[in-house]
Amino acid sequence: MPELPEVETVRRGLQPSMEGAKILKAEARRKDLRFPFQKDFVARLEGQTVAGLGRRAKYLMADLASGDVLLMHLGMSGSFRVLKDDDNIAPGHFHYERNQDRTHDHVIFHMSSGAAIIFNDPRRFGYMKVIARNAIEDEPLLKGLGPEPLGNEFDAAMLARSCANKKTSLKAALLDQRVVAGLGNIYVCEALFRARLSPRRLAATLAMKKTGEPTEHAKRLVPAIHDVLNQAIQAGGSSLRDHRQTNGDLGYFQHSFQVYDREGEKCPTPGCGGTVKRFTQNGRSTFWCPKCQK
DNA sequence: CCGCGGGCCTGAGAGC
DNA sequence: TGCTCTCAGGCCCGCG
Repeated sequence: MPELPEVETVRRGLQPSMEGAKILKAEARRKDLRFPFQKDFVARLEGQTVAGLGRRAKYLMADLASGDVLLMHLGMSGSFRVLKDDDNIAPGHFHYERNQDRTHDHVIFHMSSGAAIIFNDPRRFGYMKVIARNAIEDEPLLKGLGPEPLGNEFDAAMLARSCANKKTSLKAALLDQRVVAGLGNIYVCEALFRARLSPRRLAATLAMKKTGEPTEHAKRLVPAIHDVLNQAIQAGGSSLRDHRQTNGDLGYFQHSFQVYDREGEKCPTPGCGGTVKRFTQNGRSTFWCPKCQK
């Protein structure tokens, strides 16, 4: 599911009930998600105050008073729900939301703020891991992540440089978290459309040959990425299947998709007259307008 | 080192 | 109704 805008939406939703609150009880309701939970997973969380909740790429990172950091990844179908009144969901009593299937509620944090924070993930591609903050540089999950697309260091020059020697398509390069960290299939398609760049174009064409300076294309792509991510965050992310804000509301950026999931529709560019097409690149669907994306 | 395809899971929807 | 097939916001791993 979630790309940067969805993860950021979740972070903002969790923040009020997590930051400054203590984890009174942590429940891991099965032995694994994508990976087995660490043996001391629960022990390292219970009793800890959450000093801050941050985000790096598609990871949520809760800073604990102990000096540990809780890393959380939503995979494809992970979501968090905040229930304000913990009384209804005392351990062993799963009647807290009538008529809802709680089969995939895998982790629950009972917070001193009175909130219960529930992680639900049907496909279990998500995962959680507690690491020491002072070892964060060595964490394999985070090592090699490229720049934050909304951060200062991500600009046309940097994008051009990291694409310069790539042998792959621009679409695949933007999905590569080492190039830029946080984009996924939706926002790559949308950003390429907005920049009028073909997903099939070689990534290396974003840099001038020899000098490696950014082309006009690279200069167009960076603001396109900024815009689509910022607008999606504003809209609470995109809800296609699983994504929900932490209060249960849907995100609504899916209504603003120009090409993603719009195969066969008319290209939204005024005067273009093209049709949105779909094809497969590296095993993922690409949506684009061949007429105005070059 | 790099790029690609397979695999990890469940569930929704289409077609028969 | 139900079966089978495809597809889905991600990413690790092993292969060539």
